[in-house]
Amino acid sequence: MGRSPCCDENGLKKGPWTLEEDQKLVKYIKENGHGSWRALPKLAGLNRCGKSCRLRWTNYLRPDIKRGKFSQEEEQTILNVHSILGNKWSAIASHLPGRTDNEIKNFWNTHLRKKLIQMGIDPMTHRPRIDIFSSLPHLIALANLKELMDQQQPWEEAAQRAKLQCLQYLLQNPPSISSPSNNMHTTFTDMETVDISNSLLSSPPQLASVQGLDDSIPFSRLPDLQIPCDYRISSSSKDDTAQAQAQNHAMLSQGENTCNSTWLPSPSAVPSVTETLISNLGDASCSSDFDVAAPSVWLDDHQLFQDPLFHNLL
DNA sequence: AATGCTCTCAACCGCGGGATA
DNA sequence: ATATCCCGCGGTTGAGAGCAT
Repeated sequence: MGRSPCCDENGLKKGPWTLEEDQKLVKYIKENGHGSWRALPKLAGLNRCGKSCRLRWTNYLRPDIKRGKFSQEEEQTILNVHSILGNKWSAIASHLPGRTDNEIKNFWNTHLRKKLIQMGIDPMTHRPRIDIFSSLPHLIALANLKELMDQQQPWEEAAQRAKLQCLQYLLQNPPSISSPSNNMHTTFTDMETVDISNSLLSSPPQLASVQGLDDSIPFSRLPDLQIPCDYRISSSSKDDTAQAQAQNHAMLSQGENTCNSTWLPSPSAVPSVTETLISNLGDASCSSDFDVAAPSVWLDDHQLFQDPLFHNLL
């Protein structure tokens, strides 16, 4: 494969453009079009390589470039398209007239990416993260919950309701699971998670005192638990990300908003919780291998409460 | 006021791929 | 079929602005 000679080898200028250079470039392109970028610098009287000229024009001097802050709509468009395409900046830019791929890339890296991380969302997969830091608030809530449970009085129907809501919370807010490569955190986190999760399954919680639990959801709606069998949340490799994005794409095309899905923690990390739930909540075929796109599981109230195994779970 | 740190974003770099000789 | 040219893309860098101490 041939390669264009590097600017350095020809003694061409690099670095920031001067006003004079900008004017020369704009004048030439307005009069002649850019034509061959390789030939342009010489014709325009610029001591730059064609690549540098092209970049300067497309990212800065082009007359149709829209400058200024990104609007809410633009931000939303970037998020939506990125969740489908990933870091395909030029493709994303085609959805935002007047914005360049470089500008969008910068905006993503400096603003949106951080914003998603702060929200506990993996910026590559657009799914909830399950590393220790993003899930810390949930762990703390669960730890408080366990403490409260130790003081619990004998419980009846109300307690059952509370427990169901707690399970719902667990399912919607997966406990922290670090990646295998992050061994320093993995041991403590997983053990702690299993411990807390198991506790929840063996004694009733007192939800009124626990922050973060959604008490507004009626007890009867609990069976609306949706359980996609994709356990990988944060990506540890490029392939993971690509596959998750492909899956996101597929789900989006089916009209599903993956960000609102309910995710289970990895069965290998929290076996007692997930295995019990899976075995009790129907025929979901679960796998730690996320390329298995199993159908979601929907159970109605009757089905759930007729199931003696689910009562055992309580 | 001086210094150090963080953030932003224009610009560069290396690579892949299509077109062409 | 192969080599070369050229373009465009995504990742990365670094200068400078802004902010904190």
